[in-house]
Amino acid sequence: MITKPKGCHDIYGIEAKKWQYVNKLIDSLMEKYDYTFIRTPIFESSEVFHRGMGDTTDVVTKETYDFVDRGDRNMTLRPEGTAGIVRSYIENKMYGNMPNPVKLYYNGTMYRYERPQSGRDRELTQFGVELLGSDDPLSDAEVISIPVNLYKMLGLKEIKVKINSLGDTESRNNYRDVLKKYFEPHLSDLCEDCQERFMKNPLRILDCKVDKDNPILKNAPKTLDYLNEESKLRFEKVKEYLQALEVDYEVDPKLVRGLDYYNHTVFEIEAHVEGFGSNNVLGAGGRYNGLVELLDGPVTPAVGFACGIGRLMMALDLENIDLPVKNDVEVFVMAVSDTEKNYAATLVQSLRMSGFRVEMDYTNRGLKGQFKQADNLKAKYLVILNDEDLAKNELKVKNNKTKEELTLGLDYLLYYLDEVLLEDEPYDENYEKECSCDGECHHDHNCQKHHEEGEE
RNA sequence: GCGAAUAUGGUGAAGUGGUUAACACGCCGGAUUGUGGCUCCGGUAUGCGUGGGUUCGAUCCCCACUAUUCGCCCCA
Repeated sequence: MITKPKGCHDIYGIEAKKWQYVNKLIDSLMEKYDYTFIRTPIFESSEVFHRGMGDTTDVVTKETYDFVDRGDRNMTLRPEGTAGIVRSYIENKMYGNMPNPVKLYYNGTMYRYERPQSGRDRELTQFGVELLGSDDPLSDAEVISIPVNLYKMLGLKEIKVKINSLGDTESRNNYRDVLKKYFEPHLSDLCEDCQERFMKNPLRILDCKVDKDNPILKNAPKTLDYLNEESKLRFEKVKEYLQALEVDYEVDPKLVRGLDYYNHTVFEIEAHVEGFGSNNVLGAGGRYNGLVELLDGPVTPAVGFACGIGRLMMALDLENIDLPVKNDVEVFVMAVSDTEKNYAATLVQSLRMSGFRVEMDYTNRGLKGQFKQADNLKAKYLVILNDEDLAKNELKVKNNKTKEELTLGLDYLLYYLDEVLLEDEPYDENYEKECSCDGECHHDHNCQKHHEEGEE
């Protein structure tokens, strides 16, 4: 059997409906924030990511899907969204031909060659936002508020927003030196990974899991103490705006992000539901003034974030949030004989064109089988055709909940359904007709009699 | 890149070195000659991830591989 590539997933059925629901919500939310959707290629010249994300980051050095195309060009499947969008911003001269600031959002798949585990796939879907052309602290705060509001709208409760500031390039470099000097004499007391980090990215030592209780770490100098006045002021402003936007946050001086391009504001939103794996960052981002320049564009301040949809779905699942996805059918048309089926085909089509969600049988089931199928599909109304009725230009409609059935003239069906399905109430799964046993049966349906008696 | 666990039908799973691999759910059909959801009956794996080995004989023992899951690293 051919299997899917490692770390990838097939999303289908009810799961797919949930994804679609979330995607629609994202689209409508972004419309309100006046961000426009941008779709960039799923692969780019490798250079885009090498220059954009930094040659030393793990993501670029050992986690990309690289290939040489038939024209001998070095290509890379995008491991994240920002670099490609900045490339597009520059190439399309958006700084000149779109209203400033340029507000873009994306929602697509990213690729990282990693060992899969809970919350980490090789193909992942990220929704993210880039706001280019504003250095206003309000833009930082607003960008942070977007995923927070999305999560709120979906009903997530167990989330935590952490923010920090790395300061401008000057502050960041200054801090980096201070940190190196501080750690150097203690190097042998740190874990192996930290010794590695000391060379490559000393800031990351701060959020080491192994050494997190090590006093050396606890007493390490804090980013915030090394911000210059301007950066400090800026951070204060961001916090004020966050309060104005009613975003609950906590300042985490140890928060540093992995990608090279961040400066000033950085943030992470963590899931804190019981059962979430160790990769519990739902979304993260920050300011990346300087990246546009780095990719040969004009000096342009920018902020953005990205959040993993897969992780979001995990969080929704663990918080037992039921998304209001339509998982039912409004009308199931039943037909057995050839003439019935023929009429059904026409009828089903016209009902669909009128806007109803309609199903019928395609496997030559008997009437009984069709009733069963209608239940499986959670049909709200059943249209039952039979040759006798059809001869009189009539058909039967049955409310699958109350079991009331009536005979209608063929021409009246549409009006009837229009009337009756006006309120789009979802199929009630818990509704079951009272069964004829005397409370003694062991049926696993939710017999109403049993409910009333307080039984299972 | 490193470490650990797991691998039986559509699903959840039991199980044994040796005749027909439990059970439950699901699905299909029948009892009910076209109005069901209960009940009853019947059907549903050329066979226990793949390839080797041990053995008279392996799904069950050994090895390798692969896949999945979880953790480290890293990251959303």
